[in-house]
Amino acid sequence: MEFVVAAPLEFSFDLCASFLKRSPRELLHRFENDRVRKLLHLKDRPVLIELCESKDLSPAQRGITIRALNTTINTEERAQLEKYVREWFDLDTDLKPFYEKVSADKLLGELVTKFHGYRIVGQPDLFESLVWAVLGQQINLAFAYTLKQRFVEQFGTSYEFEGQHYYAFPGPEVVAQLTDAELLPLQFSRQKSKYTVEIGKAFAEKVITQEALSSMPLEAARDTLMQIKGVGNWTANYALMKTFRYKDAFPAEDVGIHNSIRLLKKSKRKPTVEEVRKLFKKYKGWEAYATLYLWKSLP
DNA sequence: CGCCAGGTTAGAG
DNA sequence: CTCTAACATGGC
Repeated sequence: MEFVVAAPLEFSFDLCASFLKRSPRELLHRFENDRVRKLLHLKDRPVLIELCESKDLSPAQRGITIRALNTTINTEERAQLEKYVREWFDLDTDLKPFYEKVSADKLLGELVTKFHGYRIVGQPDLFESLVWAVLGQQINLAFAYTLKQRFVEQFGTSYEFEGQHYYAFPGPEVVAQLTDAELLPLQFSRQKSKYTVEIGKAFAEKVITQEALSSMPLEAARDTLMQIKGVGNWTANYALMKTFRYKDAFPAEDVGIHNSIRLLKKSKRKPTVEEVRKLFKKYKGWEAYATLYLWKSLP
């Protein structure tokens, strides 16, 4: 059972795949050759999907081929899978206006040519976005992936298929019950432990729901998220960019953005947050994508 | 060894 | 309102 999800011309499967391949410790998807496998739960039923680029079809069929490996799926589930994949790779955003806007830009002009078709690979689940952002606060990415690997192995759900284990992120009801005694041994700091559980509680008690936030403007959604202890401006904007794809979300405090600008401008020092905000005014409406391409420029 | 890392908070001035 | 220490430890 397989079908194709159409993708626009401004989409590069390879570039998005390179993002997904950036850590060997990532458990939430797995590559087999050039195919990505990911475990999903449709109405609590585990469905293992495999995606690959649809290359050798007619241009109208250009896109991503989806296959369900462990089960057959009905029409409704097929529609859900298509929706998931369209969201995951942000296929519904038209990048042409962004490319036109920055084609002659000093910082982004070359980057958007070099990485044409690169899109924000998202995290369709808001809770997962937030926890992952907290894990990445103030530490290097390699270590953040180590923490996430331990966290998912211990508290997530797993599913075995053809001798391989596939994992899904733990739900808020599980995370809300965790304690320092369980998280500190994974080398969470007390702070990360507290923030992670706070987020779990906010979602488990439905103080925050993905559905309620999905209809809000960026500022309202950001302010709602920032009421959770541990979620600051960087974390909120990161999650909103990855989950809801607000094109104007951007984590201005991000050290990756700062380093990228410093390197591209061959400057000795990193810009301040205020300087970044000023610089980003010319990307208005496309801050999330400006951020993505700056990240991509980093070594 | 030293510096930095996909930040946030509480508390002081 | 702005500034700072504390958080904690891996990676290079």
